[in-house]
Amino acid sequence: MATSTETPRRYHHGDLRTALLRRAEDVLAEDGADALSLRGIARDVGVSHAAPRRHFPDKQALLDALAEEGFRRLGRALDDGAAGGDADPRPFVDRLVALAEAYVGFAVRHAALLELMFTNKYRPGASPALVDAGRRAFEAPFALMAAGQSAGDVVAGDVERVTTAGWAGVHGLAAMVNAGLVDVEALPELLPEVVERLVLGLRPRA
Amino acid sequence: MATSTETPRRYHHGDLRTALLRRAEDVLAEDGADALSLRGIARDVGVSHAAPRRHFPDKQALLDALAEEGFRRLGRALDDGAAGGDADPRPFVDRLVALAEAYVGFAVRHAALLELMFTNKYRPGASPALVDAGRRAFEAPFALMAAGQSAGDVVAGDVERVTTAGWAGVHGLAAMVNAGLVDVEALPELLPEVVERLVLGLRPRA
DNA sequence: GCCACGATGTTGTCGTTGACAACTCTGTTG
DNA sequence: CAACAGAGTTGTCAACGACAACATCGTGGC
Repeated sequence: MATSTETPRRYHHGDLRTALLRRAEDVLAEDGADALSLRGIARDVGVSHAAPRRHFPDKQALLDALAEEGFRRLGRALDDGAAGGDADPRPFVDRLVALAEAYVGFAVRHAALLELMFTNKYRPGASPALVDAGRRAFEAPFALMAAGQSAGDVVAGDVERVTTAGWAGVHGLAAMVNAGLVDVEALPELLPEVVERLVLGLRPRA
Repeated sequence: MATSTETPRRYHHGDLRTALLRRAEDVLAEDGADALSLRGIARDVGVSHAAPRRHFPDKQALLDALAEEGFRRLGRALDDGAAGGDADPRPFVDRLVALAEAYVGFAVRHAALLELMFTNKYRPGASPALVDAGRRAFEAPFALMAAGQSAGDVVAGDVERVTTAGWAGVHGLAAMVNAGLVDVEALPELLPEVVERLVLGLRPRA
């Protein structure tokens, strides 16, 4: 498995760092974080057990790199879900549903990765790059909520607090799915309901 | 650390299983799940490295036992938060706030344990006892939501679905706190807001 | 042209861990 | 009081992460 394109084994791999990350991500997705060993992915990639050390000083560094890449991809997924940004013509609810779908979809497709992302981002001593990637990933939800406030769809107040209060439902749904508390099959029905009730709750008092 | 009450070392420990669980829980709370090793807790408890095997066939069995005990305690915490059950005289919102506080409080006090609980409960092949403990733990939220429906505070419909949609916000808030996305300091202000908006969202259409 | 040096991989080793086997201690039961 | 079963012990193995010392490659300065 994951035998790299069988170039006849040059001494220098060419792009070992990337190959390691790719294989690590596969292992993560297939067998979970506990099954991820540096020696294992080194074997899979066809390289000696100490080779990864040149690219990742320790295992944590590789996990951080995985998490950082994950946040960048999550950010792109959310940006795509947000589509046109403030110019998006759809009504607020639909835009939030799209964003929530993007988020929960990512969570379902990359369950183990998402867990790793969150357990490593705010670990004391996380690299600035990782923390920054995590911050950027969530720009779309904040922007959408701010737009919702401007348009009068969302109660006024500190954007950070309102977004957090609102996003908790989406994050919670994703977490519950990944924990097995919610069946993936139920999502198409449940997600719009969660978002709808969320929007009702966020509406300014009439 | 955790030198058991210095009985002069009998050959038979007396209640090794309990001692191991206690020490394991301390390690979990202090240093996280990754720092938890069977040999380590055996050392701490003053017993040989293979002794735990008599009580837990493998590491997973100990983790399962920890999770199961955690669910029982979470269940008690939620039951306490729900107080009088259907006879509780407080208005629906206040009862839900109390329940949410109990949940988030547990999550904050036992962050690592809660994570372990969720990552182990629905793992394929989890013991029936563990799954059952997990199910029982959440009886109070379901009961409260059902009561809310009877009283007309909550929109009608499948209790399971409505509860899930509603509880997602609470679970998400807890998850965000444990992930570091939300500062614990902000909770006293944020939690009632989340619950309030949740209740607004769950109200039957007027 | 070439060679010296730095980047990249390799082999070898250490301490720790989880799992397992074989042995020993102990107190209860018949 | 002897046998037995439950509870703990020592010993061992393979895998892992970390580290050190060594090997190989390719590129830039001369």
